[in-house]
Amino acid sequence: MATALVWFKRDLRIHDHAPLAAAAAFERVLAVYVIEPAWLASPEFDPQHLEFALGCLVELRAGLAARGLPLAVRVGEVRAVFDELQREAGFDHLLSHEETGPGWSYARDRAVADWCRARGVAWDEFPQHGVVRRLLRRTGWAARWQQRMDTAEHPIPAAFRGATVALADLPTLADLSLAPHGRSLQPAGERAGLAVLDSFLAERGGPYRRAISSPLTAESGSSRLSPYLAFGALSLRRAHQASAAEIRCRRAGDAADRAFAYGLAGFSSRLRWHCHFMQKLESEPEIEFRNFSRAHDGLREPHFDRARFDAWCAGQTGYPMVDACMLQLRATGWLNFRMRAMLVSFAAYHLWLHWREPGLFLARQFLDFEAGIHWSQMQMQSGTTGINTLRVYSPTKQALDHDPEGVYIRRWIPALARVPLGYLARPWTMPVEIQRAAGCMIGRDYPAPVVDEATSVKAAKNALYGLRRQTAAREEAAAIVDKHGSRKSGLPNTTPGQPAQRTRPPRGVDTDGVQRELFDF
DNA sequence: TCAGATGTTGCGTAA
DNA sequence: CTTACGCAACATCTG
Repeated sequence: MATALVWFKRDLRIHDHAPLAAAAAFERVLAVYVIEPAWLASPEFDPQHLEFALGCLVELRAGLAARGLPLAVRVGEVRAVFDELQREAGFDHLLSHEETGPGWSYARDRAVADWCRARGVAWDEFPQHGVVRRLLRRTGWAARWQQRMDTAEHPIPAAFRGATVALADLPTLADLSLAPHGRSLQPAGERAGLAVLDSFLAERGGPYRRAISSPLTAESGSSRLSPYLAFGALSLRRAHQASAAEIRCRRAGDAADRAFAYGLAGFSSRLRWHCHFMQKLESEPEIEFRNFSRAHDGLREPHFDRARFDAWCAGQTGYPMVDACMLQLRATGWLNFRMRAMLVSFAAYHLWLHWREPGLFLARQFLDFEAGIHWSQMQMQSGTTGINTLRVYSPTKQALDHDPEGVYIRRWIPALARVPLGYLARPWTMPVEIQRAAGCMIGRDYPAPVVDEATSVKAAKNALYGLRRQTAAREEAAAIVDKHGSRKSGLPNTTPGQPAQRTRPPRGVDTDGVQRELFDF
């Protein structure tokens, strides 16, 4: 008798779920979600992640039960849990989505593959999102993404012949000896995800392009779908197709509708970037640990300054915009994209910290942590891809541009509540009398800046651009040797090489003549 | 009233 | 979708 186990991972939904749709064809079906000790122990894990997952699981379990499918939620190493389930119900097929996750999940998947081979279980993995497994070249990737996203959703089976398995209550954080995380999170679950999508497409999405920049307007003006996409409570295809449909509809409308469609189109293109970055980790899993550009190895590592790192984590750098952003993130598990980039830029350039530890810290703070996006972004914003231009954010400029009234800074840093607006971006420039009048003595009520903005940025740029010049020179030298070396094989090269030709491709076009897109590297 | 000085804005580009 | 700078075009001020 053919029995399938549907293994839920980062796909906590019923709609557009390939393994679930495939399971409908089996004579008996069971389903499981495994709370893995390796996840809980991983350095990017935070209890908020489990809380959100549990919230999704409550709803998922009810929805599956209504279709006759029991969802077991077990704590343990995956292979041990599978052994249990084999004893309890027996299964010969394992159905799951492909996962592009951190190293521990990659290692676990390989262990599961071994387990399946040893037990004679057939493991069918289905792609999720637009990430392509065993991709050799990026050529044609965008077209494949588009094609996948435009394919019809997998249908939701009406009923299953569910196997009988023991169903315990879902564990709580306390059951797993996890401390409460103290954040106020977005509501978990598939229904919540679909409702957020709906409110964005119907009401909030119009000003998207302008609204995402400021942390004030982004709170409601960005999609807020990231946690649902990260935990799979919302299918990326659903988000893509629903926004495409809304855009088509609004484009046929009046000027206000067309303006709204313009905003939604800005959002829609970002769904592709979501997969674009995940694809990097899928194709090159080492980028979680190592620099994209190995020429950057050792540049920052020996200088890691623990005190600076701690000040950054605590929101105590003395730069109000940086600190306010960190405090919002720590309180809510969310921050808009631009301000995330600013936090990373500050750690990477101003504080000259290697990206790995700040990346782990941020992974724990982001409710929507998605490994592929995360590590690609950490490296890009730190300048270790070696290709894209350095994006060094000025926290004082960002404060002036995106919080001109000081509302955001004062909201998140009570110590600065009475600092006059003119000093809010740079409170250390306040004369002592004004500090006294504002009830904010620098160094006592609010920290003095950990580093000087101008000198630290200059040093960082010098180091990175200096390295690039060297690297470029080395590569050019190597290319010249490669090209001309054979004619002189066996003889020492005594004549100096030609000076390197510096030909610059037209702006926005790389050497292959391919348009370089936003964020591309 | 005007010429020249000074200021503002917007764009292109280098790093 | 970074910042800083230079430049040009245009605006405003001033003697």
